[in-house]
Amino acid sequence: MDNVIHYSMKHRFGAARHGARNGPELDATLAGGDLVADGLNTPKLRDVARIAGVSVITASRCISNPERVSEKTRAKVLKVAEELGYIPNRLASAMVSSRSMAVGVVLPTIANPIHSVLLEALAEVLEPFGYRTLLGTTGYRADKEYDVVRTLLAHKVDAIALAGKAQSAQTRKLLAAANVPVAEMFELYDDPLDINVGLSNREAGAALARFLIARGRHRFAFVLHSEIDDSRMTSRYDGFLATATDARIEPFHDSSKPGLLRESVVSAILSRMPDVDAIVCSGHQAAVTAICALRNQGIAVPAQIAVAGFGDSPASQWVQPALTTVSYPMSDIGTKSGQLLLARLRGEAIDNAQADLGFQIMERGST
Amino acid sequence: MDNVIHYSMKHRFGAARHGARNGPELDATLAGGDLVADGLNTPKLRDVARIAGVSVITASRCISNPERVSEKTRAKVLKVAEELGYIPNRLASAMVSSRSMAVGVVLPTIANPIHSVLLEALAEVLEPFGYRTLLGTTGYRADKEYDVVRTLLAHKVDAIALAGKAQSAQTRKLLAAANVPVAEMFELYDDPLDINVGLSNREAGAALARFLIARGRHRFAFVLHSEIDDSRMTSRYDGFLATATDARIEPFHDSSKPGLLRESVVSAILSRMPDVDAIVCSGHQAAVTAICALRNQGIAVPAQIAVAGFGDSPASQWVQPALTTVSYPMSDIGTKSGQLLLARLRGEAIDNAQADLGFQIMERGST
DNA sequence: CTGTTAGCGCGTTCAA
DNA sequence: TTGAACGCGCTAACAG
Repeated sequence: MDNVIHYSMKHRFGAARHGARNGPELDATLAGGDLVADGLNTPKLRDVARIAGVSVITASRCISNPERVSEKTRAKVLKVAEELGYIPNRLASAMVSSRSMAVGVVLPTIANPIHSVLLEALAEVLEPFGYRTLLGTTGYRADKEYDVVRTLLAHKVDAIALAGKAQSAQTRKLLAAANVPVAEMFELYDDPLDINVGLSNREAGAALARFLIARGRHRFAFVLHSEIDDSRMTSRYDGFLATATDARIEPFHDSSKPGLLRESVVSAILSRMPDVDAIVCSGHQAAVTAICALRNQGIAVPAQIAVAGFGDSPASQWVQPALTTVSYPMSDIGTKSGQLLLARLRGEAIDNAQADLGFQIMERGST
Repeated sequence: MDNVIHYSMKHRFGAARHGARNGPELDATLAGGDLVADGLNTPKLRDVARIAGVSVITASRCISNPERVSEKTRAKVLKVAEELGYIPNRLASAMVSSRSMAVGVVLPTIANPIHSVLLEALAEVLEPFGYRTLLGTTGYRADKEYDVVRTLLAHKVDAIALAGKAQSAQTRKLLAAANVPVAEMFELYDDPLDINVGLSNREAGAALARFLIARGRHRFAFVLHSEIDDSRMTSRYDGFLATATDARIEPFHDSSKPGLLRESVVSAILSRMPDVDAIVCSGHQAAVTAICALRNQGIAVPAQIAVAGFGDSPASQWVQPALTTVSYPMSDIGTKSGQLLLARLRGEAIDNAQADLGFQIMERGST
């Protein structure tokens, strides 16, 4: 148990402030020549144009197509825009140009470092081209997935990237009808909707089975997470099962917060399978917590029981012994997916919409 | 060193597919009575209205203000909308109503669990009220902060929540002019822009100093991160310094990837300060890696050197010995900030725009 | 190189 | 309870 010491300053009282939006209309007459924006309204392009003495469309071009305007007017317009603190309204430009310059990203959760790495890599590729990412999280639930995709489409995203596949038929239909490029990331599928970048979790499961068997293990407890609906998890298990045919494999289901592992599951393993010589966790953080739980029970890792997991993060090296894991190239997956989506968005041909980026087994102390 | 074993399946070749957007216009005549949407164009509200035999505005009301429409027409319109797979265009509705139903969230990074927890809590409060969160990350850089806020404003977010304060005067000016509710989260400030929910990192530093001194430590190495611009970090240091006046405190600067800690910094501490009896890290993950580094060098924690950090996560319990940290109520901060922002968005009065949610010292094995 | 016209899809503001 | 007109802010398409 943690020894907790609680601190809190007294509440400080701040003045209540109101953010009144949409004050009185800007006077639309051409009367005012002032360079200062109206206090309550953000300046529009027409204000910039009026003050700079050009038409609205010319002002627009100075910002979006600078090369199609004379250097002189461009300088003048940009100066006025700067002075007014003009910020283009992306909603308006998206409406008329049918390009929102936003890409929707659907993740189960961002609490898992695997997904945050994926998102950051994807965003890094897209941002230089002016695309923003719009995040939606599903909590591993297929019904929420539908809502999230729908909402993203309502915001007129130009493309959608999903970690995992679009699970429900409903969602797949939505995406097909939406007529936007789609990238399914992380796992490889036989029937991708469009772009598909990742690796075979089934192969990963098989590889880990071979790896452990080669090290003399043959009585496996395989921990799955029962409360999440994740095909990647079951693929790993299937691959493991299909490969370790001569070994004894027992599945155990955890139902704690996704990613972690209840200590009781470890107890269940030890009592139901006293001669277990390896624990394999479908989740990464679950494997880390398994090591801690075994340590707490005084069981030698890996001497008595080996532990391995899928997915890698710095935490693998924090536990003792360090965790052997199947490491996924999440950053590369994000980058590659972003590149393929950009190609689609530019209308370029793609000769290979599916890419296998493989995986690595990081052999560490726990095996 | 890790022993790495690399696997990759052969690339599988998928057919190239094109997502052609904006095909030929929907036939605007009233001729077609078909209930099936045109293959290439997403149905608009006017399509729903036409097929249901009502005006556009009535169709609109069936979706946004169901109670202002007769039950019969509502049922009819909703049925048609469902059949067509109609998805409202949020961009259009945002334009005309000046409410985008989106809240911008500015974080240094989502790789740090502290921030992902904050985001998830915030989103959970806002979503039931129809608000989406639009994420922007700054990488702890003030110049990027300005760009991110500007972009969010360009997307007409209805409110903005920032982890930390708006650092640059430029950004603060932008936010003040934007006339939207703003929440500065995590740290408490004397001059918040508007809503401010968090705790005093200065107090947290002071409390940790008192805590360690009470346990007999008095020669401190305080690790700061030199490549990030984070006032929370320096506040902790200031508070520590101001409290441990009788102790010896030496600052050490790390320049690795934010969050982690280079092993060389630990070596530097040991050589420059051989009698050090406690290492305090401004970052959470840095403290975890410090424990690992000391372990690798065969130094007893906490017997010889104690270690403590700011910010908590499951990883604190994964290292051995478990890490003593100052734990922040990030989830509560997100929840409270969301509630206050909702009040502002509804135009309700707020009698206390600043809230101190305190912190806890989690005493574990490392001290 | 610059301007005019038209309209993106929807909700507000009126009137019926 | 329903509808007509209008405009949100901006850019595509054409004209000058």
